[in-house]
Amino acid sequence: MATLRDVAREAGVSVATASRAINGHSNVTGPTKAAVLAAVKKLNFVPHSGARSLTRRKTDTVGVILPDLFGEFFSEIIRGIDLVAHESGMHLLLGNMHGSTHETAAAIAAMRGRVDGLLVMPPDVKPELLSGYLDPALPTVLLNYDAGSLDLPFVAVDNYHGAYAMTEALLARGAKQVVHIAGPKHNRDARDRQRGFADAMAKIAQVQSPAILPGDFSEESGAQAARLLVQGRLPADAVFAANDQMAVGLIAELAASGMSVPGDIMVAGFDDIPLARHLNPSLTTMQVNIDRLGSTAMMMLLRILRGETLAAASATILTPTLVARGTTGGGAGSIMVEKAPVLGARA
Amino acid sequence: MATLRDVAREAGVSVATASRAINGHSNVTGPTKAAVLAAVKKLNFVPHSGARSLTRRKTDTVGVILPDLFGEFFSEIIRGIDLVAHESGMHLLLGNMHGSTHETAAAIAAMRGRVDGLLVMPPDVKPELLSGYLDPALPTVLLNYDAGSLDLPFVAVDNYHGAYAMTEALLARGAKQVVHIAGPKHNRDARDRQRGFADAMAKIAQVQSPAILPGDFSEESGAQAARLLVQGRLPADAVFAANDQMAVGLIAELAASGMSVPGDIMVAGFDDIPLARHLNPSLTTMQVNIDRLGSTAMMMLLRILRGETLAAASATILTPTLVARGTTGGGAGSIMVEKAPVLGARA
DNA sequence: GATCGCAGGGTAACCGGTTACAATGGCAAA
DNA sequence: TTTGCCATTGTAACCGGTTACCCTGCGATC
Repeated sequence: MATLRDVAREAGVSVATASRAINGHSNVTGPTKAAVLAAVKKLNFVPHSGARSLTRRKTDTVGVILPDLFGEFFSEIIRGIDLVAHESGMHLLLGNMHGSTHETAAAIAAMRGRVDGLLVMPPDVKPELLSGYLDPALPTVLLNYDAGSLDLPFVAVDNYHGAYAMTEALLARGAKQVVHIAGPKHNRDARDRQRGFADAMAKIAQVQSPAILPGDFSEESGAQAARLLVQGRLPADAVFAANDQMAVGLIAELAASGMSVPGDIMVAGFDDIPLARHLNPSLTTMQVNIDRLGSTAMMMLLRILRGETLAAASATILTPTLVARGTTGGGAGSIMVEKAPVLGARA
Repeated sequence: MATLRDVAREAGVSVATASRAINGHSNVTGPTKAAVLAAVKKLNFVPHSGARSLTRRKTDTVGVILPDLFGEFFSEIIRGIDLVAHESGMHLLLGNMHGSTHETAAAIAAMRGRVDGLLVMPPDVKPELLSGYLDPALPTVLLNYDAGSLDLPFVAVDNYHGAYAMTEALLARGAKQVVHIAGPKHNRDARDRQRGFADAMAKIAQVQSPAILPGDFSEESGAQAARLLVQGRLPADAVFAANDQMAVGLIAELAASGMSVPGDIMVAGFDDIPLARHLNPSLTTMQVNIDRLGSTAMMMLLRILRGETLAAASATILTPTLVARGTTGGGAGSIMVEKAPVLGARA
């Protein structure tokens, strides 16, 4: 492995000159620079990033710390981040807080000294716990999380207004009795969606205590809700599930019980997972541009790293958009073949 | 940011002793070690990884270079890798070869000096091109790719036998005229699947030139194939698509044309994407344990890094398993609610 | 012709760890 | 009491870049 000394010797110059030539400083003559670059190519020299980060006090790397994520949510976030990072010559160091608080602390600590900044998506644990682990000297942007009392910039999805809009749309479609299937109680997204639903019901339909069934974002909890509805204990002509997964489970169970969607009952979800458009009937849902969550956060971090004094606790709120499909009567009964993202190089 | 010198001063010892205490060397007395660790905690000291990698000549980081990937394939691979890496205290540096050969070279070069080893999943470009960019001194494991002439260890999916088995199953179900929808011509997975199909047809059904329609792994190309079939130009009672995406497009188009699946025609795919089990009828396909692709490769790399002289060009072949569902008459006509992975913390 | 200014380039001191080698001191053996 | 050995600890030289500072030599100026 060639070092800068090797390159300097090969080019017949000093290490200082070699370093300057390589980094494009102005005080090097054309011929000298050419000789150095020739030596670089000849020796296949690549600067040792560790040594470099020692003196320059930066690593050109940002740490990305995510909770346990599955499916496309994970890949889309990374894609969004990578897109921006790549343009700026930044590298991504991946860290996973495997649920536990202890792991979170470890993941953050492990990043110290390796990265110039951090993108952190906190799990559902009490978020204030994070403040103890985060290094105030390390620029950090929070993902999908309202920093609240923490004085940090963040990017989040406007779950509240998304849920409000969806509820409003269901009512506009003529629904009289809308039931909400909630997500996990400790989940911030879930709580915001529930609030949006409840407020819309109160303001628009003058219903002060709308029906809310418990759920945990799993298909099974959607199916359970369906069983309650089928038993007729709860009159409903529309169901707004806090996420698409539950809507999927709900619809399957309703179909198994002979109920027609949207004929007997309308259904709506949240997230617009890829499966949503392929259901039969296709699922009305709120679309969240997940990759933008990542790219926006990365852009904010870059601005901070460049020294722009991004107002502390500045935030970007991404608004989800409503996609009306079959389960609210908006689409055809057959499988809809909308334009779906191709799977790429992968078979 | 505290340095080792600070810690040493705080604990009243030399930097050597501090370093030894922190790294758990044996030749440090209990009290001394305790004093150092107390100082570490007090100063919130975290060793600078750059400085460390300078002397230790290792970074505890592995580079992961993937092509442009979408959806769960990407996340499952990373999940598999992370699982193993995490156990061994390794970090993951992400790199994306955005398609072009130039980007690939850049991605690999950027990793030099930052990582102890490399996991590379080559895109569809001529794989031998890689050999010029890879550093022979850097342990490298190839993902989902038969190293062929390159003398590198790799992990791959047995596409050939998977396709062979699927074709065999279709024939066993009574199909007489099986049509294959191929993937991109330059794609290795696609070619292997096509070979498996052709060989099975030749050996089992004594059909020497089975019908093969062109495709590119996209839904649309599946739909196009369906149109050809509906026009009746090509008699067929079963279709084996080279991937699930195409099968999805195919089924949608067949349904739109009033053809019944599996009544009029059976359909099978490959990959077992999450959508497969939710189709109506659900899709028969070959299941590939994508996360195992990642974890296996990472384990191989770790063994190499530990100095085990893994036989050069050693390989692990992962065998996909057949999942019989509705589109080959194996399941019910309604949406099947199999156990699907929960979306995790994500809404 | 002597002085000055400045551009090009060299020397060496860093950055923050690790570790070879040297030094110290305590205790047992002679 | 002296010597020797071993366990601990300290000193300083690295690892491979970057850059402050100094030196050289040139043409321009007086």
